[in-house]
Amino acid sequence: MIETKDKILDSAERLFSEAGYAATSLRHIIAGAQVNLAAIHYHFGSKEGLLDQLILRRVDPVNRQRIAMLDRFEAEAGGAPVELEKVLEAFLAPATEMAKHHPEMSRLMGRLHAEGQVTAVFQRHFETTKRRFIEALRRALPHLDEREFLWRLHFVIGSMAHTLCSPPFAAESARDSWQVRTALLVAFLSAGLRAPAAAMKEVEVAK
Amino acid sequence: MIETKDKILDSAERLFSEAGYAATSLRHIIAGAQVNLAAIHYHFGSKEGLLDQLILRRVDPVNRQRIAMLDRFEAEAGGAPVELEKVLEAFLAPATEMAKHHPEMSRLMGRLHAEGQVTAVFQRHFETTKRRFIEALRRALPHLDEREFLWRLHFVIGSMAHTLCSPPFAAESARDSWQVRTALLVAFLSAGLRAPAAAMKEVEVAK
DNA sequence: GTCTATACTGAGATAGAC
DNA sequence: GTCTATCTCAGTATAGAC
Repeated sequence: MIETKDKILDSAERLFSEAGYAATSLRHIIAGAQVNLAAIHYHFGSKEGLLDQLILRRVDPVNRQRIAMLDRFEAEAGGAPVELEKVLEAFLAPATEMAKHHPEMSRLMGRLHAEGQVTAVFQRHFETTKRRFIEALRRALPHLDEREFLWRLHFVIGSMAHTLCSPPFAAESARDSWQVRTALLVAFLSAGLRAPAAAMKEVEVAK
Repeated sequence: MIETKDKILDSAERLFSEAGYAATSLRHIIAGAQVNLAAIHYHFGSKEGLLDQLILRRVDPVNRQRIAMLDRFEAEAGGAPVELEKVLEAFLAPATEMAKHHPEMSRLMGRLHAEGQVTAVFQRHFETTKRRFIEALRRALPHLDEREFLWRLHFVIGSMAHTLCSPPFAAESARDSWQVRTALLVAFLSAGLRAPAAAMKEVEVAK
């Protein structure tokens, strides 16, 4: 049956998001999907292959929206650099939109990120998005030299991943909507990115 | 023998940092330590108990240094709030110092963070440090209401964890010393934290 | 092409002898 | 304290039924 594949995906998505990737056995998944154990390996090759397709069907639409939004902003700017806040919003808004409509998937992404199961598949399908947004940010931040720019990018990624994937620091923050979170994050990140270059001439190499 | 425990800890630290927590079996560890499999369960109770003590012997000294440094800054300020940059430095400097002298441990912390194996033991031994630094930051940032303050804290934690635990975004950044990374991170975070309050009156609740 | 039944290897954990 | 033997359960591989 063609629906065997979907039954497996649905069961896996639910169980992974509830208990985490490592803690969910393939035998749990087949019990929920009412299929045979070997069907997973037939359709997906391995547990990791199953996870791969699970992530893909949620992440790909988000990345397409991100690029479409950036395309639109760049068209509006007509050759000039897109404003920093808009670049950040183009990256964050599609993700928060997904988080709003698929909260269980947001939880899953958080768990996967926490379990380090996300990097491999991300590397494979994130390249275009990554390149486009780095270019846009670079144009929006001409006051930084390349070294400082790359580090600030690193800092930004940390904040974004933590905000999109981890439960809020304080319990009361959980009541704030994704729109609010995004607005507060954009305010924070844009101020950090716009800060004057630290301009350290030091070229010391880590021992 | 009393040294059985240490042999296990040393072997585990090396293997965990090389291959990760999940990918390292207890049988790998005992092969490296030249001890019996059951000795791990006798001394540590479980694989997670072993990890717990492994983290502890590295994290506790860092947290003690952090608090000592904050104590010193607060004494110098004599009742006034400690300057934001100094609070951030008191938190980051001991960790980067550890990273400088125990790069393999830094790699291990990164792997553990990526594998989500770090939260449980951290919750248990991080309380005092957390409380002290939140208080100091709150006093350094009187312009933020509680809600925005908590979110910015969340953003800061994401950047810090990512910077301390993940390999740099760009290959060439790996050559920058821990002092440079810390200075750049402090500049970025303090600018973000000092940004005017976004002051959103919206009280929408996430659906 | 799809799916099932079953077996294989290696994991963490444990009981009890020494 | 330490070690042997064993248990249960994981992910994986394969042979063969439809």
